[in-house]
Amino acid sequence: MPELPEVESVRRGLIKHAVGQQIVSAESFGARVSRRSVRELSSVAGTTVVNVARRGKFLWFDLETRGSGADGPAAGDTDARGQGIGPGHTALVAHLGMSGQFRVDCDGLPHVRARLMLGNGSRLEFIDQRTFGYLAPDDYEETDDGAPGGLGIDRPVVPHLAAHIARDLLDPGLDRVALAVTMASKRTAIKKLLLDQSVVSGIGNIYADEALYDARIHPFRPANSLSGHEMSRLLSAATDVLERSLAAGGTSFDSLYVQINGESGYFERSLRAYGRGGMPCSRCGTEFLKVMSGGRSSTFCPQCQGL
DNA sequence: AAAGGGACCTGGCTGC
DNA sequence: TGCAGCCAGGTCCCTT
Repeated sequence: MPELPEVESVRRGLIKHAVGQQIVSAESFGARVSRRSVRELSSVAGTTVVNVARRGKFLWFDLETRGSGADGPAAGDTDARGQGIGPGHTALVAHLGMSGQFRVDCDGLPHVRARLMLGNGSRLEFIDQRTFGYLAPDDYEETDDGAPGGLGIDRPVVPHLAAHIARDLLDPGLDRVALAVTMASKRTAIKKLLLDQSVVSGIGNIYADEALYDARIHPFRPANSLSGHEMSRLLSAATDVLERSLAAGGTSFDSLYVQINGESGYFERSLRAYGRGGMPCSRCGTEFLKVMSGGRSSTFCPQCQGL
């Protein structure tokens, strides 16, 4: 299940493989993969990938449309709404959803939803079993803080589809003090807040449980009940678990998440709370509880993470 | 404003 | 063995 470390691993793979390449052709299979698009996927044909950027779990190809010599539509310059901040640039946004993957030159894989042919002759496919993911040509808008829109882009722009997403804990543009203040002002359960991508992005159910366990904080505590020290400890724990997972290439439970070369991350073996319901806590031996709330599970140690 | 729940989707698993 | 139903996950959207 791709969260920030998994998406960042994919981004790094895509940078190596796709930056500098022209997109010769782009096709989608079924309407669902491009349901969030403002244009047909084929409109990116003729553009060149100048970078691959990310904010939270949102990933996008930064595409140069000018001087590409393509005879296809120059998406960033000609879109119907006359958009395209940053002349000659457009974006191709990818969200991996629950099961999205990018794979290079793989034959016979099931669930191929889209295919990009690159100038170097390789075939980049978007594969998505559960179809929660999408691949969508999109326009840029200016960031409201004037800072670069995400990791891997140096202009203060962000695609519309990612504009409502907060900066993530690994983003150099993140104001951590402001984030802590915002979080401490809410009555919402702290776990729910960690999962709210408009507050802080990139954290999903797995790493939220891990961060709360590491920081010894009960997932259902109201955010405004945390002391300044606890909030700081939690954000540090969350940052740390994201960085450690990224160093391991991400967490992998099954074939649903792999890097673009098909390799799996190995952080799963380092998980200390997620998926351990009914098993003993490694700190105190108390049995982990697994509690459902809002359709999502939370696993925590009732002893170490008291209310 | 915040909270809750449903919808979306598929494959693996459980229980009858 | 076969089948029905549940479950997992991230995001969006609607209702309360």
